[in-house]
Amino acid sequence: MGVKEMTISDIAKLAGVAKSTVSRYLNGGSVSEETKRKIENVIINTGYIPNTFAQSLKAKRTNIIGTVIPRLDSYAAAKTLIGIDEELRALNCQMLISNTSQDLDRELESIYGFARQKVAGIILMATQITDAHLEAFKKIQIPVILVGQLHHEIYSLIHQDYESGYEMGKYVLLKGHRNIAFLGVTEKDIAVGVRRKEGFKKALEEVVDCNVRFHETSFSMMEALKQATLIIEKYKPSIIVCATDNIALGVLKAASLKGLRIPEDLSITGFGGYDVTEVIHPGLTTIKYFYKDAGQVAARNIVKLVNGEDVNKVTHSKFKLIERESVDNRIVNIL
Amino acid sequence: MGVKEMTISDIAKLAGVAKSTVSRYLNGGSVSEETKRKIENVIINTGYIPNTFAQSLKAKRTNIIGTVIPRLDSYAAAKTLIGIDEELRALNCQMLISNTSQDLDRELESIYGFARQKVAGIILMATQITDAHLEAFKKIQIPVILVGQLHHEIYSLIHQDYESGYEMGKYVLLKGHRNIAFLGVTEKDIAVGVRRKEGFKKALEEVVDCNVRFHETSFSMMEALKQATLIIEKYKPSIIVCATDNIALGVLKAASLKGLRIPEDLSITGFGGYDVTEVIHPGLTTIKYFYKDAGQVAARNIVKLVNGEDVNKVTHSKFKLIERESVDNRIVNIL
DNA sequence: CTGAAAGCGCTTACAG
DNA sequence: CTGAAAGCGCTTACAG
Repeated sequence: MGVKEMTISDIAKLAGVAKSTVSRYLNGGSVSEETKRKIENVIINTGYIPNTFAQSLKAKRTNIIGTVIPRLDSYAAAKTLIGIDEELRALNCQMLISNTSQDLDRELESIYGFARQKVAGIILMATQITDAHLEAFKKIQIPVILVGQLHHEIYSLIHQDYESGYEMGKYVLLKGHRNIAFLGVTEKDIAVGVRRKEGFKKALEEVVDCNVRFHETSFSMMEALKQATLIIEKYKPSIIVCATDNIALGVLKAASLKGLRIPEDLSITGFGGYDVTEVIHPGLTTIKYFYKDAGQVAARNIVKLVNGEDVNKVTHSKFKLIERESVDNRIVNIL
Repeated sequence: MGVKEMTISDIAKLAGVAKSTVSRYLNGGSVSEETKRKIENVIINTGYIPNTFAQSLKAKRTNIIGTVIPRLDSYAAAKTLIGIDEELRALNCQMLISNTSQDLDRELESIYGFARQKVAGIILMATQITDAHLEAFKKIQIPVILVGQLHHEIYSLIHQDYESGYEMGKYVLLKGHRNIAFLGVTEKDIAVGVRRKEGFKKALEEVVDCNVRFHETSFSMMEALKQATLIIEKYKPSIIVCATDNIALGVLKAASLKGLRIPEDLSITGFGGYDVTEVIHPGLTTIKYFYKDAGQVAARNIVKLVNGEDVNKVTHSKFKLIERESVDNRIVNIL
């Protein structure tokens, strides 16, 4: 009804008790049945809502977990966020999201901002960890968990980039491909740019007479489309292995525009396991990461850390190769 | 440094001034150059960060805008959120996100939760507005803006669903299609389920001898895939007009699985303008809504409302038909 | 320009 | 079970 905000004093007065009694009622302290009823009534009638700021000011601690993400419109980020949100809700914590639009400075700002808001813990979906990050973590004195990247000084939740890269390499070889292009991303991104590639490379080393070229592009579909066009024209690989599904989507388009049949004329694979890879035609063979699971684990871990419990320094999230129609079996063709 | 949290009193003591002077320094009040320097020094050395709760407790008002969204992993939601976030940041406000996973109860909870946190305003991406919503809005006494749905009692930012539906209808007719299937969603969703369909229907009414059937599905790709398979088998339409791009993606897959060529054997259109519709092959003809713009406008409007400024009860966001390769021109074929 | 004091709305020992 | 009082960290008139 409140033209005016109700305070705990108002409630106390209306119920004919002391403020402390109302507070006790609110926080589940011991209150007699009769008092309880009186207070309850007043609260319902007034629609009283306690002031969170005053509460937190006293309690000296919030149940808010801050999450810093590089982008809002990425499949990986969205799914991870969903996992975090779900788990945090179950654990009775709140999630605060800060989107940095892939701007490193804003990432730092967000971290300090969260500290100012006295969040209990921070989950960071980082692409790179700089010295400035390390300094920030030290300064704020708040538990932090990294998702998607590894750093020995910080708690991390990582995807098995190396291992999945290796598995993809093995798979591609098994299918008989020997003229291979790998379309990756900047090495500044250790997980995607380095580990994923290194795992793949490792698998290929185990075979002779295999021709592989490594190219670099950005995370954008359009850029991948352009790059792929060049690669196809110049090197005519039998397969382009893409470091993300998004890149694979760009390559797919490039191939279609050139009139190439997939997988007969060109095979393509991705990493990620985005929903859309299943619904396009032909379906994209890719590595599926379990982003939502990862988010849930990250949430559980950060809450443990906040509560002073023990957590492994690094937790691995699983992955799975999903075989669909975008890779040609060259072995069969040879027979 | 702080093993212990610094407070404004500590800073005052260390700088040899009064708390109020420090506060004034912090808030840009008048402080002499010398005092300024002293305080500045102490703050830098201690890494002092003001307590937001105490600040808000006094100020009686936050600069936080709460945003309620039905899902995190939807193109429309993500883009809208990006627009809101960007604009809010520019306006010096903070964005708080609450994801409801398409659960109406959680939508209500979120609204009350935001009220408890004393957000200055709320942006709601709703799918339906119930009486419980209306009651909540009345109770909380906080400015609210609806995005994507219209309600005469509330400020709204809407997409031109009817108009774009109409334009799509005209386009489909122009291309010579006369055996049409429309694959829509529940009418509980007024914008997408009703208005978009009604606009489309209206366009078709203006022509005779046109055969159109309306079907209903969910927002899920997989469900659309199943439905489309049935529709194709039973009615053999020359085109399936889908109420969202997501649905269109499912239909596209269904067609591919049946070996139909697009657009020769079956034409398909969507609504939304998701990035992926451009990169798939053939490209999907669709209506593009400007979600990010809409988010920005919503953000601007909610801030105006918070500041007591005037805002139109309903604001329309624009749209654009994007013609790509998924629609066959039947007129040419006839000739 | 500067400081002492009151107060924001709540919680938490401490008595009773 | 209940209440009076102190205090969380800040801001804001009000004097000076």
